[in-house]
Amino acid sequence: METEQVGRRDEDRDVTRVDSLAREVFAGIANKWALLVINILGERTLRFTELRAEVEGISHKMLTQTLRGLERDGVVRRTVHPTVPPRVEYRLTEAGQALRGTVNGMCAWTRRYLDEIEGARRRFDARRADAAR
Amino acid sequence: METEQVGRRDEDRDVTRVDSLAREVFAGIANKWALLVINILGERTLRFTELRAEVEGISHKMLTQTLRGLERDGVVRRTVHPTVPPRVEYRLTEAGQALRGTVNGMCAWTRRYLDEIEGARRRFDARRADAAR
DNA sequence: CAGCATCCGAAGGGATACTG
DNA sequence: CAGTATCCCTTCGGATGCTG
Repeated sequence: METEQVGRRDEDRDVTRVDSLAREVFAGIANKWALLVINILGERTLRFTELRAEVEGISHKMLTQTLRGLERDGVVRRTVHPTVPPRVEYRLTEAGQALRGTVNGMCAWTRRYLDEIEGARRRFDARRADAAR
Repeated sequence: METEQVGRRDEDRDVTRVDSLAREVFAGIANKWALLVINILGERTLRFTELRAEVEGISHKMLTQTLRGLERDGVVRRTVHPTVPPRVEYRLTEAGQALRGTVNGMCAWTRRYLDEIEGARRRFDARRADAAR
């Protein structure tokens, strides 16, 4: 999929529309924790605790919440093994797999432009600082 | 770039790491408003008011805030024309352009799987409903 | 181990009013 | 027109404690 010459295509309007299901779904995955979980899962199958250890900084509560949302939208599949202690495993569905490339793109972008961004921030903050003088 | 057999590559660790600049930058763009603004801007140049009209549902305050963040990170370039009334234009920088493909991917994904997701939600909610019975 | 419930402080986000 | 500041309510998100 190449960069188009037109600024935006009409199909994008759906996602842009307020109050539509598309917008709601978009908002559901367009957040830090959801994207990180998708990225970490990749094509592996992980248990709750393993996942929590890999997504650094996420709290127990937020991981639960994020996983429920992704499960509800069919991005993540939850498998319960009725043992003692319980073993619950998470993996991406086909739809979830289809998101991996996009998420990876964002990670790659961050790495690629990190230095540039750091410079931009310094310049921005400097300008603000002496504007406030 | 094909799907790798390994679950995750080591370079991704940077973005995953807590408290690092990479993680902060990632969080900055991995949110609804920032992504929608980037998507709407595309390769066009828009004024504040035009942008506000196109990003449906965004408030004056949130647009300002989002644009400041993107400007600070060098994703968006802000140009002020010292006229009366003032004319301020926004467009994506080269770094911002590099994000378009990714954002578009997320929009495309949403459209592509929307029906499937709707079904998944119904099934999920139904299961929950009679579990609560 | 996994998950739900609760409490509570912090941040998000809308409405309004005021400057250049 | 663009931007800042203020007020105020809502949601986010962490910490803790309790169940199967």
